[in-house]
Amino acid sequence: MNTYDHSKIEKKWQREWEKKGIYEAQDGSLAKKFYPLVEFPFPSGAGLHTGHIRSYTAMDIVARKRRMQGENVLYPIGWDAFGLPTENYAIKTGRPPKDVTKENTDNFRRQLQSLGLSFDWSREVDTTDPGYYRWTQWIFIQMYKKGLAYKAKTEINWCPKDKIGLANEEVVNGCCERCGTPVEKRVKEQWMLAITKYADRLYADLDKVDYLEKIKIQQRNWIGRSEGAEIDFAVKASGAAVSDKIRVFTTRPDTLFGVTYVVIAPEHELVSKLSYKNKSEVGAYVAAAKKMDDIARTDAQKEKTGVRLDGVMAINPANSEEVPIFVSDYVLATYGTGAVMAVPAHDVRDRAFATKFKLPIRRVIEPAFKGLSGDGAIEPGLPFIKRDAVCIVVRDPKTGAYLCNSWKGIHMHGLFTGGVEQGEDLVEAARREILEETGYKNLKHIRTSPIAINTFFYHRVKKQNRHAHFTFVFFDLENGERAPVDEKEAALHEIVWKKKTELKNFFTVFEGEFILNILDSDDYVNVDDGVLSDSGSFSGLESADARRKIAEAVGGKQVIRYKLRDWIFSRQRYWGEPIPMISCEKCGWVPVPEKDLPVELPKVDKYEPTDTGESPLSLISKWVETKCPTCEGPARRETDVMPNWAGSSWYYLRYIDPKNKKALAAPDKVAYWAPVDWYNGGMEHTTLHLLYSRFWHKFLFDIGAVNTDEPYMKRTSHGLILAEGGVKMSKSLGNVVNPDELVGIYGADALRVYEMFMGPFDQAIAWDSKSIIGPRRFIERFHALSEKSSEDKAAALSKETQSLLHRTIAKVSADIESMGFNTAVSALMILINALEKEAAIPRADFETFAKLVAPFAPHVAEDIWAEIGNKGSIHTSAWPVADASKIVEEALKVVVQVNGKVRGAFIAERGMDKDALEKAALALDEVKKWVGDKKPEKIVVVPGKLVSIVVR
RNA sequence: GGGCACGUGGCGGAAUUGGUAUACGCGCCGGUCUUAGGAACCGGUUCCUCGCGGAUUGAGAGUUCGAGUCUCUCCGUGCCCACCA
Repeated sequence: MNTYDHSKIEKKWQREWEKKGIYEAQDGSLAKKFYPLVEFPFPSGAGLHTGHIRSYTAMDIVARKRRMQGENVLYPIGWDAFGLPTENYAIKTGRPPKDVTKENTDNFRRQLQSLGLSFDWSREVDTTDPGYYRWTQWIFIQMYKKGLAYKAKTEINWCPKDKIGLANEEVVNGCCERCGTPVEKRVKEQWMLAITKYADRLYADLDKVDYLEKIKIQQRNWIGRSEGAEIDFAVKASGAAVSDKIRVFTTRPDTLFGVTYVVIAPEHELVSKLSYKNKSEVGAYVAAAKKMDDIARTDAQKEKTGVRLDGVMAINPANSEEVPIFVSDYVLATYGTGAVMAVPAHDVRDRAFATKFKLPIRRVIEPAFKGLSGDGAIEPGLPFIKRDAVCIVVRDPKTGAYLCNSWKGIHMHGLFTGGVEQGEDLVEAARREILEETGYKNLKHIRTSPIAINTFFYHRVKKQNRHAHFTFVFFDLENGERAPVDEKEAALHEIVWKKKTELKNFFTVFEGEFILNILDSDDYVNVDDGVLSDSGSFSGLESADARRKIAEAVGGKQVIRYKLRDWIFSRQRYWGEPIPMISCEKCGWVPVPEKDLPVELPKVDKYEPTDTGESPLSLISKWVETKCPTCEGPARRETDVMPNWAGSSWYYLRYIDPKNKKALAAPDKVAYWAPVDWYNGGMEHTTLHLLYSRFWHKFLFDIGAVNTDEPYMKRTSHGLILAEGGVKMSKSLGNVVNPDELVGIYGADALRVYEMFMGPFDQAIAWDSKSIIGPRRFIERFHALSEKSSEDKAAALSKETQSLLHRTIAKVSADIESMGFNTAVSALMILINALEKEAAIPRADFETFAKLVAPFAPHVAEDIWAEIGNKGSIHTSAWPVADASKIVEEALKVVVQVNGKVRGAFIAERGMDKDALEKAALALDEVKKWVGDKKPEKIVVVPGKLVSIVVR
């Protein structure tokens, strides 16, 4: 038996696997297919990152296990090779990007192969291969034909350093995602993809797929669906008749009666169309706003600015009231209609603006609270009895404490409240109530809050559903003088004085909890739904109901709006797929005929974008000048190229049929393999790549190119690997871990096991160079353990180890599926600790163990498999199945607690009932010691688990 | 400001449904073998206490026979989004 030398065995088995093609997926198989996918890498000059290894190894383990379970597995890999880093490198060195890419992919391939990943290398794809991007271009043309690709003059985010237009998604905090340079605005003709036309489906179909919940949430937020209404406000110029109108978008038509002004975006067309008096003032404001960059302008913290349009008024369609019109940059031209109705009472932004410009605030939604559970839970079916009431806040200015009320005998804490008779003065009613219930007689009225609330609850004594309408009245206590209190009242209430800081945890009733919002001022902005007030005939309705009714009454249109914007698809660069379009003076934009695809990237001398911001392709007149496919007249090629999200939007389909020259993939093969069963990748791709590729896939589904409407059935994500110390790994910090070095020192198997063992797969974790030795030792011990594998038929594991083996089979199988790789490795370590203590291990049991290790450490497992005399590969052997009958009931051990503390344990006999377990527990010496001669007050018996004894 | 995670030994972390907290690994301490060891192996290792015993999952409260796990409040950390009407 040799000692373990990873450098000898790893290369050897990698060659062997390659030769036999054991990881190749079988087309046309009848077996159940399994298509796991990892994000194909951008082959950078820096080489493979430890993060790639984490994700790729994880899915490799799943793929290997499924293969051993008899599934036909397609685990492919390729290169997402278009992209700026390569282009920038080419600019710096003058070397063709194609050559650089070749070098980098060769290096990546070598590195991936050195890790023993079970990719099907026969299906490798490369987005920069004309045979590949021919189909990327083809998809673009299909989109153009369906009207989804269009050219538009748009204000784009422009990175002055990279000389490139960026999609909104590529702008991070107002800076270029790649180089961090602040982004400028430029107007440019750009190709756009109408992803917004798919917004509803991209949103709704998330219900169909099995993505991690946080991924779904992020996508939903990004798409930003909101239901609302478009409502027209007529515009009245002073003296003149109604001429124009402002259309606003609102999600809250229920607040329409609370509108006190209207705001339009600086870019709104009415800014120039309307005739108002202060043109120059407004013009200056608009110009300043347009000059500001996005970061400054959209900073929510920034103080609100704006200008009123003098001499024009908007007419609220709900009540025909005239309200002023403002221009302000807090309204975005690109969302909704670029105009909002401002309701400062119920929107924090409108409130901030109104406060600054001293505009009126009109409250039309009263907060509402409903008893849903507990004592006050509303009794369905019973009508609500409405009562006006006051909630009385009495402060003792000497101590700063507030007068509170605890109901005697029940767990209910609040303030003193009381009913108000019709026509009764609120302040007088409040004084009367305090006097009756507490005896305090000298109160100084401070204020009565304009904010009233509604509470809905079940009144247990009166057996009624109640709707209390509370007004809050504030007093200061002038002195502690008290009148005698009626005995009946005194028996109900207990007077408590509470400090402000204690209030939050004290109150148990709605009006008490709410008071904290308005204790010091009435500035509270209620943005929640509630009950309408001061809204004409709609007063008294609930928000949800009122939204529909009010919108309808004023002729509003129900609309659904999205935050998602169309995708800017043009890049004025070289290293990307040429956009296959031709511009003809006569015919306009004409797509390149499909027979002429691909439009190949021509050779250029310089890779730099031109100073005008045009692609370097524009300098090659021989390439640019062409004939119109329609009229044969002179025409020019589009010189923009696609963004690097293009090739990755459909690559998973190309793996299915990578060499097909007639179609992006043959329909029968797509029918078998698609969709991807399980896609693992980074959270950073949730709103970009993942959304884009779902969009493309849905489009391909619509034109019949694929037969499913979602590309990925399941999506999981891995956590980042950070450098030692928890900071980001980066070349500039010099803390990058080099995989080649680790494979050299510890071996691929140890590196794989370490990356799986280091922590929970979905969480970020810092690299620790010391810890990798643990997995290395595990592998060495595993290698050494094969000596104990015995052919002797009489050899047997101890009962406990036998049981552990089968429990480990079950645990590892389940953990792999749930991505609990760290606990799976831990279970294998626990098992090896037990196996090492055995004198001999029956060969079958040893093989079972080896199979469990195989997906994690494929080389050493294969080596030992061969060493003990197997012919085929362990990776095509059958995955073990746990035998329940071999799992000894651990549950026989019963723990005994006395007053919640563990005081002993005993082994129960099979079939003991609760009484027997109780008796056995009480008979224990340790238990007797703690129970003494006291009589147990309560005994809880959980069969198979524990006995819990309570003594006082 | 909003959303989503999370907080357990010196460190990474474990703990199906509430049921023996600290598994597994690193590190550290002691030992064996060695000329030696930053190698390997064996043993120990949450904290306080000589011990009996007690304390402990960011802090505080609640529900429970029993809480790392459920509820509430607070503190702290990470990620994403951020004037989206």
